[in-house]
Amino acid sequence: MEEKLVQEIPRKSQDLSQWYVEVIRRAELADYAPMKGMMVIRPSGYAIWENIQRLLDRRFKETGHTNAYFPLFIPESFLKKEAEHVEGFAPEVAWVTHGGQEELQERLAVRPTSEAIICAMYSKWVRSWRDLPILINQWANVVRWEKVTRPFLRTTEFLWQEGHTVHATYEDAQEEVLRILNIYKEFIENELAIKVYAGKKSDREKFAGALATYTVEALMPDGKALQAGTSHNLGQNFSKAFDIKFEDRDQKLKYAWQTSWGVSTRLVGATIMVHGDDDGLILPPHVAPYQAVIVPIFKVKDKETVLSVAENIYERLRKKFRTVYDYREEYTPGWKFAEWEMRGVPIRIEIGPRDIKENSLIFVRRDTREKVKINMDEVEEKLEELLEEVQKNLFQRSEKFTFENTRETLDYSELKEIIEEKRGFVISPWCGDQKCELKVKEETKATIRLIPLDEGDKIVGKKCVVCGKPAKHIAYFARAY
RNA sequence: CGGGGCGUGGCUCAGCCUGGUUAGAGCGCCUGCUUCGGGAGCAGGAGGCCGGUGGUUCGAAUCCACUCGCCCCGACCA
Repeated sequence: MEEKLVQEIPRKSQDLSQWYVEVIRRAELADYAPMKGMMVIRPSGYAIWENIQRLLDRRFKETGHTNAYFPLFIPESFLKKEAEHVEGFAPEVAWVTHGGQEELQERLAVRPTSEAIICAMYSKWVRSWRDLPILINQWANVVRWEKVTRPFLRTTEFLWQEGHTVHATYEDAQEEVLRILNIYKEFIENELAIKVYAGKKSDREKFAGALATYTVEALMPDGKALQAGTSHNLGQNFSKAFDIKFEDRDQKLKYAWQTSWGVSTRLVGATIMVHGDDDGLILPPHVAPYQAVIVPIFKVKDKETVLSVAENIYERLRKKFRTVYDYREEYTPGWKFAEWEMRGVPIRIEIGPRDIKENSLIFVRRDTREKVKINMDEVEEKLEELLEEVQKNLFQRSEKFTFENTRETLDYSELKEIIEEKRGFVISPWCGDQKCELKVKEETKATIRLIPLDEGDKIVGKKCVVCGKPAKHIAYFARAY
């Protein structure tokens, strides 16, 4: 049996990227569309995204945000208003030049992000300090003509949420940026069970047109970092470009302060990559399309009994959990075990004649494969408990891996050696000069993923790992996706 | 966008170098019967203009050119 599985899915430890694309196809999360770089998100993959949406949206609403929807197309002139912004996105914008047979007098960009169109609207909506803050989020698709694509991690079109807020002061905007950053971190850790580091981007890595970009970064099993979400303080760059002004309490006209922030279907990719194993997906219970699968086991003579008990359990569980009941008779239990494991269902519930005799059933965890006998009267409570345990265990694994692959050094040759041989994050002091940042990139392919927010006195007396001048920051270096 | 690899039933691949009548295998799929506590067995069956276009040739999956797509490695990004 072991042999057979290996034939079907490449080992994760051996070839992560092959494993990744193969598991996505076999678990039917996504399929390649006939256009380059585009994919179809199939029901199993979309269900994960829907759970992400639901759990995140709840957090946005709790912090006062509301959803809205802005147009897919952005007139070229709008996109050009903020200089850095256009420059940053120019290479990857898809253009609409015709409507039917007629050539448009002005090209329309298919949104790569919506700052331009949203800010254009905000300039009409903002007049007084009483109009602020504006706290709007939109769930949308965006298009970026990427050269290299990978399912979920980087596709030409992807789904995301983008928050766009307007505030009266820098402080309010900054508070919002950090509030969202914390929501992202908490969400990814608690719901996706992925350890992330939160921090600030270096100027080189920040969003085109932003004052500052904040990020959450996760570590993938191959030791490469993945940017999991970003929160930007746009300052007044866009309000000046789009003329978003308000009259303040002091009766003076002021440019507004803005933020924008987003996470995308890339999170689905991260979840797949971080938790899976050689036998397929392992999905965190909070976002798994199915949290439990019921597999009845019977010989011909006990068929009736087993099926009726199993169905009864299913009816009970489905009220509270995302449950699937696999009553198919054309597959053997063993086949089903392997199949649902590959699809990453966190808990399998086996119900057979032996269990029924004892008024019990068997729970099997996907993450540890541990089997537990459960009294049938307490299935709901036990399932709830076990799902939480799996959820917690997955996070602990991710956290352990991330910590084990986060190393500090003051020595540049050691930094290079770690990046080359062990990968992961390397924490080192940095003088803040782009030259040093670039040198590291050229020599190691590692970039500054983030600068932690609580540097405090950690840099006191430290010298830049590259040039030896006094350090201004602590930087997390890593190769990245 | 540069370098490398690969496109043959749903999947994994053989055949191609050295063109030649009906293009193969395993798995999967369909039907039937027997099975069922870790990917069951037997019997029968369906399914492929060999990624596309053009060329060479009496004849192309096979040779040539172009093109499209996918994967990997590098320069840019949620």
